[in-house]
Amino acid sequence: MSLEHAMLGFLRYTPLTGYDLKKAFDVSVRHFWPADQSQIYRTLARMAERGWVEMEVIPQEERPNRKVYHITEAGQGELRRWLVAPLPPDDRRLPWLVQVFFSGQLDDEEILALFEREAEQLRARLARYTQVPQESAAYVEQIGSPRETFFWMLTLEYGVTVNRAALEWIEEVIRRLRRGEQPSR
Amino acid sequence: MSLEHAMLGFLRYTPLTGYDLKKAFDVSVRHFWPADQSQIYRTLARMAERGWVEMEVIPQEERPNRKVYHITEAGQGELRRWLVAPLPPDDRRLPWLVQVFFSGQLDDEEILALFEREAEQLRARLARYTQVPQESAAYVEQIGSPRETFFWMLTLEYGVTVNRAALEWIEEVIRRLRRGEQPSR
DNA sequence: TGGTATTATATGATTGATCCTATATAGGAT
DNA sequence: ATCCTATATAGGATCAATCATATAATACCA
Repeated sequence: MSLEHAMLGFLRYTPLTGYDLKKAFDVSVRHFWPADQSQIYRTLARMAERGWVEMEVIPQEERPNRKVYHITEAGQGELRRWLVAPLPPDDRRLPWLVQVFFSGQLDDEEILALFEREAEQLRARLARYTQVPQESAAYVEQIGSPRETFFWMLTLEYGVTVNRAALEWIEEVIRRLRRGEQPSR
Repeated sequence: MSLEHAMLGFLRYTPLTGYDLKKAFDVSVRHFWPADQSQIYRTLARMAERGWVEMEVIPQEERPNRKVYHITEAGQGELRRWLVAPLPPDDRRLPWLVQVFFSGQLDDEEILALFEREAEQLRARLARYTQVPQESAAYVEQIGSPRETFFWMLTLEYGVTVNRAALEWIEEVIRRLRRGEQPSR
């Protein structure tokens, strides 16, 4: 499971609390692996049981105590193992393609709207991606590793490349639909 | 949820049993919406409760009875509603990008292997896609609607376009890594 | 004779994820 | 005076999906 391993990945840089981890996710991997707060805490507990992380309570007086987790030897081993392991073939569920698949039942205008909506989504996503560098700048600086940063930026490049290709295809399909390429009902 | 709506989509063409539905999924939408057999049966029961489908038992002597489901008016309404409804923004979990994100911790050769593995996966997927038309030919003929077929083929085009773009990007990254573009540890 | 595939449905257990809510304090904004 | 945000953790309920397993008869192949 990638959540656990992404968490190990962050903990390898420095010990963190559940709260810190949530913030790290939200300025970085959230675009391809969002993490729910409650799930992070539950997963930390499970990882501690397995001996991948260890917890240290830092008492605070004005806030709930901080539970700082640090990665163990076993955790580092598990992270490495997973990073070099082949993944099970991606299962990509794309509800939008389900809509396209059955859209022959709709009117031509409704179909056009379906594609235009998706094009809008993709444009919005691409626009968000352009802001990622600013959003994560503080974190990038904090880690301060050009090598890490290089690979972080590759994930962004991937997102831009793939989503742009999807958008261009959709725009082309919209032109084809306008030309009336689809057989009528 | 797309499973329900994909099932309604198939039932709109013709009444089917759970077993038939599984086969329909496996020659068509499985590439972007795989369906587990046991989930199909459970979901059919739920849909019947909601009045989206109705069941008719066809007794058989040599096999378990067939439970043929047909779509109701309510089911057709629900399908239409969903087809024209905006979807919640895609949440795409890409474990492979999690690997890339943290791959700075690996050696250069290990990283290269990571990308080459993914390139292989994509090539395999693209090769599978070229066989989809043959696999689904029987089903296409059975439904016999050029309009439906047009949109079915669009989902395939999408898969080819997007995966090809991903593959080309990865191949380019491999060349960059070979040139030593990544900062060293 | 044994093994596998096909037709057909179904339940139990578990997992990963989401949503909602709760607790507690402090500071800043309206 | 009230509301929102930030810090910090955590449990309950629910959902979609997966895996394993069960039943039952037939047919085909080695």
